[in-house]
Amino acid sequence: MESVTGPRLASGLRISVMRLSRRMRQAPSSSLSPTQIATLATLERLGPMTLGELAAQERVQPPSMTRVIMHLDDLGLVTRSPHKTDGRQVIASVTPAGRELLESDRRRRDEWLAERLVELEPDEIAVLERAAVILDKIANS
Amino acid sequence: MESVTGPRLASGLRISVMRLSRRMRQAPSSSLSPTQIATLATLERLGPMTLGELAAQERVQPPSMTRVIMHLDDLGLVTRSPHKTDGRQVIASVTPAGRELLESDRRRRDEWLAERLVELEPDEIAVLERAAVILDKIANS
DNA sequence: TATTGTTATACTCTATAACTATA
DNA sequence: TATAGTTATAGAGTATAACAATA
Repeated sequence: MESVTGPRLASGLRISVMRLSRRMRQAPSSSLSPTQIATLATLERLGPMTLGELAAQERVQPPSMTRVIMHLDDLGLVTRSPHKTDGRQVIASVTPAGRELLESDRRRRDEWLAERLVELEPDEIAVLERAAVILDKIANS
Repeated sequence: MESVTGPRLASGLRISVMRLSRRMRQAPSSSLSPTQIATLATLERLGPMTLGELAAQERVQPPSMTRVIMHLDDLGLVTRSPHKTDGRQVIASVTPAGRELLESDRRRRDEWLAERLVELEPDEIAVLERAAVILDKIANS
């Protein structure tokens, strides 16, 4: 059984999750790109770090991170400061404005999804309540 | 209840879905872009349809779908055929090569997820089976 | 010499606007 | 006139290669 059910579910679930995530990313939010938002969120979550570390975290190449940070800096969402001992390195940090943007962005995305959830039947809600926990378990495994 | 449960589920579900999708995107796959793969999968799942219908399904603009289908056609993964009664419309269909690619692609990309699914209890699998359908419904709403 | 980050350049993906063919 | 699809063109995002500054 597992040899049949496992792969089929994996395929269907993967497509559904990817499709929904694509849709949620399209939902009205800030005007930042996924990488820009993710970079900002990573900086908030893990604290100030060098551009090289950030690039590795977000799995983009260094030149791409240079541009992302340049853009976020232009918008006042991050600051760039020199490394204390190594003059080659640059440390990026989230500004208060950056934190505010992250917060309001999260609020808006939640609203978009919440609007759709109220259209569902109670038993569908129950399924998603349980699914959210399971998906999280999978993502963290 | 709904006024509390709705938003909480929205937030939890959004985070879980986005986190899982980020993990899955890092898995190795074919050289097709997300939209190209999704389009091919949609054609296989729903059967032959016009480019306009496909564009609506994948939520891209018609010119983008024209290019996606042109590319898939060049690769021999889909065919384009004239509509029986309406000379303006074009019907796209998956070729056997397209099905093969989907199959091998899924096999590779689903490995990561499938490995984690077999760790789950049968009732958790059942929840995800249902959740996949509901997530899809939300994504298409 | 090696490393960190930047600049120059090109490619992919997607969009809007203008166009062609058909209804 | 309206609709389906295509072509022309532009913009965003990311990559590789070459370069500058520092270790």
